[in-house]
Amino acid sequence: MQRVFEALSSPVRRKILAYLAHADLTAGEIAARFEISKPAVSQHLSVLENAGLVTSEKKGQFVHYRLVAEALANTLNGYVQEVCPVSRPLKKESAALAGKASRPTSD
Amino acid sequence: MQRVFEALSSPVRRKILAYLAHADLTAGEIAARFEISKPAVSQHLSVLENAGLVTSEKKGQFVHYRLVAEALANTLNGYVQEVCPVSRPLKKESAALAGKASRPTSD
DNA sequence: TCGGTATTTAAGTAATAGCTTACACACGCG
DNA sequence: CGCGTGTGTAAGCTATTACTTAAATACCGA
Repeated sequence: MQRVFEALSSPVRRKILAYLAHADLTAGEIAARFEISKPAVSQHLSVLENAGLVTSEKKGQFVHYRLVAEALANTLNGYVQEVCPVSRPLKKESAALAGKASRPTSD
Repeated sequence: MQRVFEALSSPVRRKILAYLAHADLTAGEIAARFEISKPAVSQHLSVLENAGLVTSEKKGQFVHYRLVAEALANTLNGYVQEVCPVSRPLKKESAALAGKASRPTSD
């Protein structure tokens, strides 16, 4: 959970997730969408992967990155339910959606 | 939105929110729950307040802090819906819950 | 095998975040 | 008024983060 929130604190990383929400992309395709250097993007991708928000698969020379939407939804929804009494009514639905995704670890 | 995620990236600040989820507390009561100095806690509270996640009200010498649950739920639910196709079915319910809370600004 | 492309690792630097102590301010009460 | 308490501000230190360039690794195709 710490790693997830840490990962989400960067605008660049949130933008990467937004791109991956539409389609899987290679490291190079992602880097091309930013003005910063490729190694910088690669480091951001590592942070996202360590947080469990994306996964990577090497295909030949290319590394394809994919969003792990369940991890994101599970962690954020879980946190909101934990802190906000207001959202408790949604608990059941959200849990159902989280489905087979792994539970977020405690702080 | 940036400020919200930035605020949530700190374990101390998330813990503060957790305390405030149960009851309103004064700055001193919050500080007493941590081992760090009072000024440090005060700075964390400023970050949370700037993010719109808490509000403060001065009563005599004391400053009472209160969680703004709608802001937290609204921002996080909104972000999840934006990035995770999986959670789109919940959109309507979440929007209803968000209710009168202000919309999160774009990145 | 050689050369080019895709990606990551390494090393170094600059900006930022979080902490501490010391101080300042505001309030309530004797 | 003057003192103690609650809180926030200021200044300074340290550690971490985000970036850069240069180099290493891995793969494909001629």
